[in-house]
Amino acid sequence: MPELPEVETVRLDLRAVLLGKKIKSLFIVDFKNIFPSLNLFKKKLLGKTIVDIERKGKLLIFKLNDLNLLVHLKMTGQLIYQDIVGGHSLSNDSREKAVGGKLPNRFTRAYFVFNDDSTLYFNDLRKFAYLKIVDNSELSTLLQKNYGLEPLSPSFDQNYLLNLAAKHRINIKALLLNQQKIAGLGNIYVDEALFLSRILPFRPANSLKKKEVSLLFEAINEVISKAIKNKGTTFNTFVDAKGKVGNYSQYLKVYGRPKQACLVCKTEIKKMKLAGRGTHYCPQCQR
DNA sequence: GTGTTTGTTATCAA
DNA sequence: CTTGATAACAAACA
Repeated sequence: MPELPEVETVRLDLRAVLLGKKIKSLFIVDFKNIFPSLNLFKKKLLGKTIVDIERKGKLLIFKLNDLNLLVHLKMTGQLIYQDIVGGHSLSNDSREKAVGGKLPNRFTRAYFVFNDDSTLYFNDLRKFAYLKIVDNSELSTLLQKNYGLEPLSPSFDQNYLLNLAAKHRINIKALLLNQQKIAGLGNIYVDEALFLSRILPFRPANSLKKKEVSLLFEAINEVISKAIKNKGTTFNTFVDAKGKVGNYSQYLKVYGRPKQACLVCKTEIKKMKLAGRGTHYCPQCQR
């Protein structure tokens, strides 16, 4: 599940290898979430050069001079770059796993071949991801409308979080997951940040004391920056642009540890459904 | 066959 | 209009 740190990992990896490269050809395999139509998509992209790669929250933005290729990986999307072309024949091996192995594999939905024959594979086990081309004005409208502040940006400060929390009675977890308020947090890092700040995920946001919001702010920054340093968390299918797993999993305190002993107080970690998501917390440490 | 997984949006209720 | 709550989507796996 790529959240901000995972998408940032992919962005940095791809930025190091793709800038200045021209799209020579592209292939779409059994994938519908492409905008505009498949024909227009190809027509607009062929021959274009990757000028830069940006990110907003969990959205990747490939800058191609006058237009932008947006890639949202959703839950199981991957972008994997290879210098050497894999032959472009889809593997029929149904045992091929979503992580590791040869490319393309049975989850490869599209691939881009560049002028030097290097290739970018887009894999997506569950086909939730999307590829979309927009011009600059569409992009700014879309970013304005759907994305709030980046956790590590200067404008995201304690005051912003304090005001935000005070305005909503929704549970704090759901608020943190709202991309229009804060862009980039997902299920894993919200559970982790709430554990670090010792706040129960189902607390109404406006019930948090100033001190708690302050701790939460610090926890968000710590979790996100440390996860970026570790190239993200691989729980199921996430890999970086080189096909490698992330290393943050070893630091997870509550996510994926239901019924196990809390690493701080040995109390059993609880799991519940909140905001429609699996939610992990320590009933002793978090209040 | 069933439940579980989550990012995002649509939809509905208040 | 705003806010919040929930279902739906998709596909694979245990």
